[in-house]
Amino acid sequence: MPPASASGASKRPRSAARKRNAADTKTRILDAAEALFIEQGFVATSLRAITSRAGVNLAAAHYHFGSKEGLLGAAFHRRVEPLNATRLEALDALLAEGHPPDARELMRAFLEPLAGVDPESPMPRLVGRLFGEPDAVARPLLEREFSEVAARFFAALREALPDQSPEVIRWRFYFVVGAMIHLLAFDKPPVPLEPPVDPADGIEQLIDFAVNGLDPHAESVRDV
Amino acid sequence: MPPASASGASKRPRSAARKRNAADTKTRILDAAEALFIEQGFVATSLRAITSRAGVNLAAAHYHFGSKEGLLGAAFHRRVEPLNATRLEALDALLAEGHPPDARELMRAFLEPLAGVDPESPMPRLVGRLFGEPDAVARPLLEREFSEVAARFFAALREALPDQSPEVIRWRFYFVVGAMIHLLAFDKPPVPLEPPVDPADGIEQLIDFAVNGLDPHAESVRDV
DNA sequence: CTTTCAGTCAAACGACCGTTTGAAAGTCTA
DNA sequence: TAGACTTTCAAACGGTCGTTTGACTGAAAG
Repeated sequence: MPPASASGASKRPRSAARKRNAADTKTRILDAAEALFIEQGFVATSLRAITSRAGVNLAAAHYHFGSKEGLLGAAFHRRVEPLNATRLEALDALLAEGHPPDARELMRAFLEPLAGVDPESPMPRLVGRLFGEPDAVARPLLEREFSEVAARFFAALREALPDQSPEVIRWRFYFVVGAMIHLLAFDKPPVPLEPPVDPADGIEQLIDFAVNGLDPHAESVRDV
Repeated sequence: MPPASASGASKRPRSAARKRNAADTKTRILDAAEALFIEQGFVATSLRAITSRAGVNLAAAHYHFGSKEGLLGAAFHRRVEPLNATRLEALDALLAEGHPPDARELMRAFLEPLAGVDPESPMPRLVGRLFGEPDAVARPLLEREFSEVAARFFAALREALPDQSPEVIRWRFYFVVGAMIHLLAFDKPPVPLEPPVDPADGIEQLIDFAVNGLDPHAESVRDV
């Protein structure tokens, strides 16, 4: 009987030597799946391509992850959990300062973790990719992984922008997310020709753009 | 011998009665393909589902469009061509006024055609959907259909915002496109919970957001 | 009427899909 | 060593895929 979809973190640590091979198999499958999902998308990627690239047997994917969707969920969760943790950590640090949060600091807490330490990290592109998948595939995952973080940042934005109506803040936060996804999903975006590609630079540009869009009359924009 | 991918507009008008049925078949295939591409995406939609919904034979899709990709190109082009025409018309009208264009008017010319006359039109969602498809499918189409319009609006934005560097304008226009795509692709976007859904309202909100993000110190924002 | 040909149709092509099976191999416990 | 597991493996399951074929239809052209 296969473990199918386990929580992943709290497995009984009965043995170390035995599990190492199995854990290695799981990791290799996740790595291959992630790379191919980013390159081709979820629907267009076959389990055979994944297991072939990982150098493991086809059935191992089902044994460890239960199904192709389970594999996507695991690959996505592996990258999103640290991202969410970093974001919420930064948000909590801002809120702990006592005074109402600043919109620019909020956007920095929300967007800067995407720049990441490793510019080769596939995490941002995996996140961006998922937003383009068919609704039946992507919707439950996005809801599960992001709803809490989105709700907390939205609440903080309402505090930071007391002069804006909640509806306007909701719209504009929604647009920021759209711009973010667009930045993450494309290496060489097709619409503006010859676009810049340095992801860290893009995040900085996006923070400026987001703050301007959210609160155009904050005169501190250029002085901070 | 099938016509495969014809230009569509300049066919020899030898007969009217005979072609009417063929044109009707093509339209029905395009309508069904469009609806299913929007619902499920390109890769996840089969030609059998399309022709079944259209009530035509499976082979008719290949006869009229050459391949599944050819069908996507035709369905996309059918919606994008009027959109591009409307956008360029509005842009030309602005440029014909003699003075340098205003950023808000440019964004209105660029975004307002998406609100459309018919709120039931599937065009915006088809455009939004294509941005999420795997690169090999979407990239050539987006390049072909949008590069000219993007270049012309970018050039006009440079005139409208002489104080901003071309790089910054390019980034911000890129973010506006991302927010636009995000708005078009989702009925009920998953990230900000309980989002507003009226598309016409969304476009107006997006224009405000875009103008703020592009040029935060334009004091005319609230007075126009 | 006969020819011509764009268009439609049922049927099949080979390939690939996600998933399942049952046996074999490996690893720890007693 | 014997037994009880977890993990791997080759092989196959039933289906669906995009595409092609060749016969057939019916209106225009001679």
